[in-house]
Amino acid sequence: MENNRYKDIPHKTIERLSQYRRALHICADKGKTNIFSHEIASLLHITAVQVRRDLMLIGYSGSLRKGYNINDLVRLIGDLIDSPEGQKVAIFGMGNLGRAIINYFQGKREKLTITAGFDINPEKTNRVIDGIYCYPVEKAVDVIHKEGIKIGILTVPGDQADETVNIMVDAGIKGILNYTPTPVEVPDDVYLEEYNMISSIEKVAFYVKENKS
Amino acid sequence: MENNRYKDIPHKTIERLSQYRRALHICADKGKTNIFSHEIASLLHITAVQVRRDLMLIGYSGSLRKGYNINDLVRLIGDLIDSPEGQKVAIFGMGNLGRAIINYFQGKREKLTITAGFDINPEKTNRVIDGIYCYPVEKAVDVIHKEGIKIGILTVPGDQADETVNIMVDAGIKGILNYTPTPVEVPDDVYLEEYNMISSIEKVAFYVKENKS
DNA sequence: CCATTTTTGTTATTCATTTAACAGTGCAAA
DNA sequence: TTTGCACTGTTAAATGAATAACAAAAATGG
Repeated sequence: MENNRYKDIPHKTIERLSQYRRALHICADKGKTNIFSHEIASLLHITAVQVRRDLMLIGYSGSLRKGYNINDLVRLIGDLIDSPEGQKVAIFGMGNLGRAIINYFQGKREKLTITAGFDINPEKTNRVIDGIYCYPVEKAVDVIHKEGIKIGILTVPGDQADETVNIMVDAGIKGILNYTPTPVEVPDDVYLEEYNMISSIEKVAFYVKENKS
Repeated sequence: MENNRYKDIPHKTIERLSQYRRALHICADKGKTNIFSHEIASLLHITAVQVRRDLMLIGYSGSLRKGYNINDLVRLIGDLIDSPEGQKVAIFGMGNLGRAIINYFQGKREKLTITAGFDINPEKTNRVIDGIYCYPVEKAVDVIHKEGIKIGILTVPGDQADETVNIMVDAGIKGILNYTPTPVEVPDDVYLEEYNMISSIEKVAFYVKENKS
């Protein structure tokens, strides 16, 4: 019945596929045409079994003697994780973090483009920052509707997280990546991914401390 | 034999404890003295069972009728995840991302301070940026040794990740948080946490696309 | 032509984490 | 008193993810 045959692929596999693709692009640029599972594994510092298992899940078969064809694999990963018509992304909060993401990301992915930025600071709004036009948040609903943006990245200060998420949801955003230290809530039909940078630092600090003893 | 009684606490619990503490601080500032597991849960948008289970793991008992004492709990979490003598952190790469982390983080944690920044860009080095002194990377080994820095955050461009990690490890860094799109390798005695922002965005995009159909 | 090597694809197992189930406790109201 | 309620703390089950184990295939070298 369901035609979304990929629903049961583990979240972690999806993340790794994105990383495989990046590594494969680099290999292809070097003129490589084929690659073994253990080569991919060593690029990402994971195990070859995990690579093969991930590729099994997406139904790609390599050649027994030559490994995987890089171009085919890149294409297949694209078929799986990209949307053929492309997807637009908006950044909420054009501070350092928002701009860092723009610089890391923009232009690297054919099917995923950062299309708009939003901020409340009048010094930032109504002009282009790092190649992205920055609107005042009041325009968010309009712009997001008109552009058909479905993905939003939240990089505002923690105390503005909740109100900004409400705006995003109202405007029709269906996937949010929250980099704010404040956990937020969204309706069931909105996919939410939270990443708390402060917790990550504290976690590293904890394991450093523990190893020492 | 082992006196590190906390070695078997799940990684995910450590992350949440850091988040509990943040939420508890906010509650304490509002004058609250006690809190129930379901209140903490709703602040973080998780379940009350999970909160109770985490607190059980660190051996804290609340009162049946009044819930948990906020001050006691904050103190206990601190005893667990903080290092009593404090820990110093260095940022490698003082671009937008490095500065975003400084601004999110600095001054928020008593026992964890960002002490130095490093960069290769001469326009950034040998001066204070966002309150942190930025050294040229050549000075890294010296400074890290002298300051006793054990934790490093990697925010350089992807193509400089490997060489920078080597410098960090040589200098004596024992915990690395890698925000670069490039996976890196470290010796066994160095704790490594990788976070790939690009994968996260692609993951959100994937689940948005899938939900649509 | 057969044994050896190398690699893939898949199933089984183990490990980690979350969720569920429920016993125990103390207060409050009848 | 005692019944009900709203909690906590803990054990048990379910889910999710990584790792291990191994069969099958194809090239290579004797």
